Amino acid sequence: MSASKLDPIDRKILAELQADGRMTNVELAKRVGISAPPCLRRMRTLEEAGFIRGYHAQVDGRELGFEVQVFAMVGLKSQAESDLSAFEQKCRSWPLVRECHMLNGEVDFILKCVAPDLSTFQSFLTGELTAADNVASVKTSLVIRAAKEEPGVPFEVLEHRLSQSA
Amino acid sequence: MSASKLDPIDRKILAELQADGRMTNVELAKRVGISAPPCLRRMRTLEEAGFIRGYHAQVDGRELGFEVQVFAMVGLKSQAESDLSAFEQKCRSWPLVRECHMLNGEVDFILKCVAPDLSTFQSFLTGELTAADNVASVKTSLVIRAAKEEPGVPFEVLEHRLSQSA
DNA sequence: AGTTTGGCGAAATATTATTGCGCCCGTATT
DNA sequence: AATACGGGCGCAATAATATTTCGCCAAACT
Repeated sequence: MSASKLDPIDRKILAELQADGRMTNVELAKRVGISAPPCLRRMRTLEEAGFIRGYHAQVDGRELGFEVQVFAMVGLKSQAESDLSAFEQKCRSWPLVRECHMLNGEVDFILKCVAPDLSTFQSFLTGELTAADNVASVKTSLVIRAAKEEPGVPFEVLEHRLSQSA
Repeated sequence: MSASKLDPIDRKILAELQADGRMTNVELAKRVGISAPPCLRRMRTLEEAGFIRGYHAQVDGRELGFEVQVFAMVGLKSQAESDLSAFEQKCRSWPLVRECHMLNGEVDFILKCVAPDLSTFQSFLTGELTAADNVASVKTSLVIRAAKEEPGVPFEVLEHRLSQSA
């Protein structure tokens, strides 16, 4: 099932669930303009087709004591696929690393990290990250504040695009 | 209400809902070891206290045709607070910008952007971002692939920490 | 010891989710 | 053009969940 098979109702469902992942199916059905049973069927289909990867509560890290958020730019010594994979695997095993993206350009990876405090992060940085095999360079930047945090898809753009190509 | 007021059950609730935001309250209650009514009360309390900022379906952007993901490092000409705020406001108004973080160091902001294709991103980059008032420099890096995407809180670290300080 | 406070959980009720099924519409077939 | 599918909708019935109500227990106060 590809994106082209989605009709406007499917996209509305995705948009609504992205905005409120705990919305009841009844409410969702009302909003997208169909009755509950077909709405639930569509939802399940979208989940199984992989358009919806999961549902998550957005937990406030700072409230929970994770005061420090850091972006780390990592360069490796070797960019052989096996070495890249090995590094990615390490990242998956580090709890403080929440995101790991491979980039083009001079920097090989960008990591988004969290930590309860600076010293925890520092010891991770020097003891784990910088010390890891194949890591050539690490540049870090502390997050001062987040002005926008809306991971996901800009459905407005998607709809606009589709109306153009029609 | 501060983090210190959370007991192990509250933290378990947060951890479970972060992992599966659509879990039923009945299932959640079973997992955290209390009955449904108090579980629901705790959940509401955690929401109202801001520990839970919201619930979101994780929608697969690539499946929906957003093939391009980019990190943009932005430097401004002026770092006066009013200028910083103005830039943040612009970011909030740009649908292609999904995240905007203010950083310390030489780069002022890092943006995570998405786009349906490279040319859409390019025109945003040249027509909007680089062209915006007060923007001095923009460096972009395409995301080749994402190795880890688990925004949120590493509860394992939190629990470990609390058991230490006990 | 009596009282207040906070939180639990059984039970009742209100909502939701889910299933089963017949209907309608667009398309293919003869 | 008439007939048979196939897909998807929604009503109606049933199963699960959510939510409220209320009495009980235990720890903290006085």
